[in-house]
Amino acid sequence: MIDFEWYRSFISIYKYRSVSEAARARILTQPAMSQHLAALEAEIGEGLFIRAPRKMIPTEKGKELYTRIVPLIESLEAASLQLKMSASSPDALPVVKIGSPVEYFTERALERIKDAGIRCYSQFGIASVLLEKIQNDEIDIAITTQRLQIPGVEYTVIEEEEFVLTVPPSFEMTPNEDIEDFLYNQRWISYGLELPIIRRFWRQHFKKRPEIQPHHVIPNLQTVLKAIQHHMGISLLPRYLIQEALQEKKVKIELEHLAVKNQIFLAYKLKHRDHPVIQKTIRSLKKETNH
DNA sequence: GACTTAGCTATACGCCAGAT
DNA sequence: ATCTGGCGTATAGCTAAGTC
Repeated sequence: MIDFEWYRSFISIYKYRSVSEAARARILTQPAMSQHLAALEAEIGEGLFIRAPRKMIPTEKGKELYTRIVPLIESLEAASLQLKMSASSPDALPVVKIGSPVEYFTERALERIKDAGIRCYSQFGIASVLLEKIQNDEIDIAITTQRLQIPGVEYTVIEEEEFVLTVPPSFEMTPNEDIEDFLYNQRWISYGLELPIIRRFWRQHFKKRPEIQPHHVIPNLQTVLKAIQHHMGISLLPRYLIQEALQEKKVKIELEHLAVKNQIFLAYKLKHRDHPVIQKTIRSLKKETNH
């Protein structure tokens, strides 16, 4: 009797061309995958892959099986997921549970999802916590700046944000001094003790890790901006976040050519990728917004 | 070219939850 | 209480790639 799971394992092996990779993606062990495949091959009575060194090459039979069953399996999975998601409120718009850093959600994500035709149950948190919630199916999609390797979780880049040196309007650069020395002697406000972004900034431009001690640590970028306005120090902030303060001349940008880029990812379970509601949400979060 | 290392799949076997 | 299916651990066997 053919087991539905064998097909899911087969599809995974086909996509990754590797039993081990497929096992990681499905959160199973390699032997389990190997047995699923062996069982399916025995049932069909023909090899589905040629076992090449470090590679599984699909046979003609394997290719044929894949093209035939993939649409069927995916529509089955989509149907059951859809049912699960709409179970609580059959007539309402579908619900997507999104986790995000509060700043990005407020400044960027909100206006992209407003017309997406979904209901959004959101929560805020740092990358490691959100990714754990993805694993436990507590949230469907996480917006994150980190790409931690987790079995069964896929990432897609939605935006490249640019961090610029943001300072109070009265701040003055001394033109002759060495830039690194000058920056070293400033009062830095950091998002975290381990100097995220600032560390990258230093590495990128001065080829070393920063030896600075943050003057203030404030784990919220909007609050960091306020702190700069209050002359509490300087920091690196994403352009989109400081737009308004910039226009109102409450802060200014210095050394604009030294901006550092940072990628924003969407993380979601591989098995949810083909679900229409998830796809719709990903599409809207990727949409360009004009400022 | 010989040897080492690392990575891959297949197999043997034991454990455990669920079915009977 | 016993049986059974499916998973995990350990491991064998193979090969590519790196090192000398």
